Amino acid sequence: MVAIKLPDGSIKEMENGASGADLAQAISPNLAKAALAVEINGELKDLTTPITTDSTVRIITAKDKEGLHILRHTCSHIMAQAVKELWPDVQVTIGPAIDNGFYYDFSRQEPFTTEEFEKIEAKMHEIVKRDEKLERIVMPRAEAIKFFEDLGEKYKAEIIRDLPESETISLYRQGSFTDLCRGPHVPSTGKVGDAFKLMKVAGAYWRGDSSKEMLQRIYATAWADKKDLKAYLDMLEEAAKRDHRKLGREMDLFHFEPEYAPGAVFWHDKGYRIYRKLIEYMRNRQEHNGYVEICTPRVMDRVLWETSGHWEKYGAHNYSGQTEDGKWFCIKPMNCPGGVLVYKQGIRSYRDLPLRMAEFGKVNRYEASGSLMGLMRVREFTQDDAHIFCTPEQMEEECITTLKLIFDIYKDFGFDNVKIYLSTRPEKRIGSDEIWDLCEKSLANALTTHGYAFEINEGEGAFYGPKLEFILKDAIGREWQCGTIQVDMNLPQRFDISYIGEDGEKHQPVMLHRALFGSIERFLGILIENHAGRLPLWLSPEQVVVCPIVSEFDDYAAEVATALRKAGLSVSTDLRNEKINYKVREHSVAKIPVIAVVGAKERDNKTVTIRRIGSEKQEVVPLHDLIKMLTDEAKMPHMDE
RNA sequence: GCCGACAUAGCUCAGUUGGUAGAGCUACUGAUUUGUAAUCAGUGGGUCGGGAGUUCGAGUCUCUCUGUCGGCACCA
Repeated sequence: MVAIKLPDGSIKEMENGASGADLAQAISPNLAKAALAVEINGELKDLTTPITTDSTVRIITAKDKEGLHILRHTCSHIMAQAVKELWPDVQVTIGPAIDNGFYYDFSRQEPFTTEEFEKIEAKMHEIVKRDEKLERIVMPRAEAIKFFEDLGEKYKAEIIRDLPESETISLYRQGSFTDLCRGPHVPSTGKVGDAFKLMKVAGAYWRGDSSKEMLQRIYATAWADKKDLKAYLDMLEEAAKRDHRKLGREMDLFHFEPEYAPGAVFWHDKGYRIYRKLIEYMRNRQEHNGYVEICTPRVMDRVLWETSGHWEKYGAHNYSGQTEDGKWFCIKPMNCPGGVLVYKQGIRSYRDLPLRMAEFGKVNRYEASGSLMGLMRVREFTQDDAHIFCTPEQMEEECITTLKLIFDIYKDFGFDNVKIYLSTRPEKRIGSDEIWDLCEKSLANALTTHGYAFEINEGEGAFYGPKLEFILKDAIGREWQCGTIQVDMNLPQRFDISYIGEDGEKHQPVMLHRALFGSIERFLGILIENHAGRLPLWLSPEQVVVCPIVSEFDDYAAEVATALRKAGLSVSTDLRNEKINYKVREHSVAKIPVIAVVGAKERDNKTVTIRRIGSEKQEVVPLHDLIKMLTDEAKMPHMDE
């Protein structure tokens, strides 16, 4: 017998070698039906795995996060099986579960079409109905390679060849289909149910390597039941309505000219007002946090980027050109050399450090055409950049101060959920390993000693130093890097910058690169999506629109508008000869935060009736109260510091 | 850049097997003076993304370029 400890703390005695399935059955028939897998001493296993020692065990169902993940993973095998049954010549590669579903990469001559999705889905439902058992098979390495080669599955054979010798090779068989897989899986295809849907087909490189062949990836979503599936599809539909590209047009914020300036923003009046507010906000916060602000040229000799190493790594992605006299200039792709040249003016003392030098720098990068995406990824953008020059001893504290500032700033914009990644040394890099060790360690240290949770992004650092990345999510869960803090001991060396220390000797400062919004353009895009266009009053480019019911009250409308404008609000009047319904609709669509309606009642009592965006409530407010209320609300955070 | 889809009026979209472009909203003009998400009528508005080809004839078929979208790769 073995003693099995259950999640509620109780102990259940089972026959030695009993499986998770047996256990679930012993607890309740309903649980046995719902069981998908089992967690034994913290490890996820197939339901059929025998339990041979006293253990802590949890039965996993589709209600558990892990259960859903396993269900999706099995569903990806079912999709691969369906494709193989329909087109035996297709080769399978990999098919993991991901957030909201799964994908599978296939190698196939003809592209998959969305018309074929129906066929594949139908076949998948058929396989689920067959309720085929999933059987785990452990195979010696050589035998497994031969097995897949005999099937003509060269990708699978390649994966096995590259697995470490110590790895157990396991295969999962369901009916006619066998796939290389670590597992675990649900016990039979019937357990997957019918709440899945094929979403889209896209290209993806074999092994994520752009020098290798392109495969076809089919993305699908899968859920515990139809209700969850529908909720997810509804969410996607809602998210599409928040797309900043669509809202940007509807709200008349910006546009693009694909013909003349692909990937560059034309800011319209209203969009540019938000843009300016972001800069104004950041400038204020920086001034109160010990920064100075500089402005450096946008076009400089390319030799600067040769010195920094950027030219070698990114040369092809720079906008550059030669002049008649043989000089070679480059539109700046980043601001660092400019900042360094300002630092190099005169002699710096340790007393000047830390020197926090900010610049709202417009930069241009010739990004790959396929990577452009609205405001999120553009070829010309504005960084709220700063370079902090400090002594090695000050480095950690500067990191923490900056980190705290970032979180504080994100909170002002309504982002409480910020992910931190620590990106470590990439393959292609400059500088010695000692320097990298030091920089990486101090970043990690700063985070752990101050209790910030973070994940490591192995090899994703900048070529001159490791970085912290701050990630915000957009409307449909895509993650975007916004802020970043980078520790750099390489560029100071390359540009040979120094300060005079207490000892009267020359020393090399450390350089922190940091951007908090990251790109003003991207941050604005995320803001639009996060608020579905309904920006808080202080960020709204147009805060109030005053609408008289009939032209008789135009004068009073103008009076109200003038009073609000005097108080510093941005106000317009809508004196058009239109019904109030029409005006309300139009200004609601345009996401104006406050619609103020005036008629006889209001004029006679010196009040206005306001309607807030997103609400149908009408509120009658005396004019002087309204002014106070709105000016308070429209105050930029931290303006009074 | 790579794979796939797409590109028709300012916006959203229709356009059957190839036979010379259509709707709604917007804009403009007029009427209407209206109490919280579209008042009525009239008038404008398009080298069907650019170029080449097939054809008696191309928005429709083929090629090519550009761009957009969905991914992948990239992201100083």
